[in-house]
Amino acid sequence: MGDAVDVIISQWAEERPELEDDLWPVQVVGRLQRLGRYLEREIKAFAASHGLEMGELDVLTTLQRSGPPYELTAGQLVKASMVTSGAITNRIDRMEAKGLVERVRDEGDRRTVRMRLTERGSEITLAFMSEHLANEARILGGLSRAECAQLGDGLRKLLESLGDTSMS
Amino acid sequence: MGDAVDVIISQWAEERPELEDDLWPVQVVGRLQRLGRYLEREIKAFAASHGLEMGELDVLTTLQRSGPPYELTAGQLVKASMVTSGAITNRIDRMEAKGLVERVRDEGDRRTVRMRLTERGSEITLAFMSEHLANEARILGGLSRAECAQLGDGLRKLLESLGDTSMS
DNA sequence: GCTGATAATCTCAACGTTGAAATAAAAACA
DNA sequence: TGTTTTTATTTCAACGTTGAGATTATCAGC
Repeated sequence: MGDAVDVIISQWAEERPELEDDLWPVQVVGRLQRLGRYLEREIKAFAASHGLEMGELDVLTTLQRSGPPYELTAGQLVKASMVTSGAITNRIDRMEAKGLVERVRDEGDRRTVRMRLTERGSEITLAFMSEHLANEARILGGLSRAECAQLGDGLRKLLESLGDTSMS
Repeated sequence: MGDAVDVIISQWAEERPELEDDLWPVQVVGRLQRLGRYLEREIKAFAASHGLEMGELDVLTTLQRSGPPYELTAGQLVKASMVTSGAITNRIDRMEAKGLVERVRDEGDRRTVRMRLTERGSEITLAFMSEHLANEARILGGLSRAECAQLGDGLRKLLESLGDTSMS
């Protein structure tokens, strides 16, 4: 008994008793929203301390983990990052100017553009990644490994039920 | 075995085997980020279908659940909503123009401004709330009530460990 | 009462994203 | 082959938030 969402739920139960039986989704959705904002702030600050923007970090890690030749089309990046195509174009514009990625036009299909991680982009990503993971581990410091695994299972089930497959 | 985050983790393990033992935070943090974005999109669309903006919905529900006299200071709204003071000023400006809230200068301390829910704002909020809860219940449809409770407990523990008390 | 420090809100330019329209290329069909 | 539809990316104005600074009011110590 005691995070902000518990307070929110009891406030509603007090103010509108007729809603009490319908408040149960808030314990999950409300907390997911709060955690989402908290994590965004935290990771944004961590990225900024390394001279990176959150969206850039997103693109860098997506390209790096895709493996050789470290290329993805703009469309693949859109699906992977859950933002619109305009945002991806914008990110790539900035990152190309910084020398982190380069655009490579596809020979077979000249509509598609592949975004390729540069040597420099890869170095920065790998240097960043282990610290990034350590930072995430710190954020989860209040939970045991077993609790993390259990929480992860619950979140996975919810994501799966929402149709969050890898690249649909 | 099968949401997008499972794929991300196995991609990293393949591309950078030396990171494998440090990837465990991703199963929680990665999923929280994806769910956060998913929920944001979903709730934003639902709010828009009722002529409301997400930030406005946030202010309306915060004021309503605070109970009579349905007033909070700008500072209290900042803490409750996890956005900056500029965003709150901006939201209240718009909502005041729409007649959803009204600014009331505090008599005792003339620095503070209370944001009061209008009659119209309250009506809209209450009409919206039960549908909003039904929508959240729909989003959680893939989980049983027991699973929701368990997931909620895990999320609460994480929030508490991050210091997310009601109004600190 | 002054004075300096603290607090609450507002202002505003910069930023990244959205969403719809535009462009351009490929595929499907006649 | 020519035409239509679909697909991939880019463009761009509008939008809400951020973050720092400005403003105004209160408080603490003298």
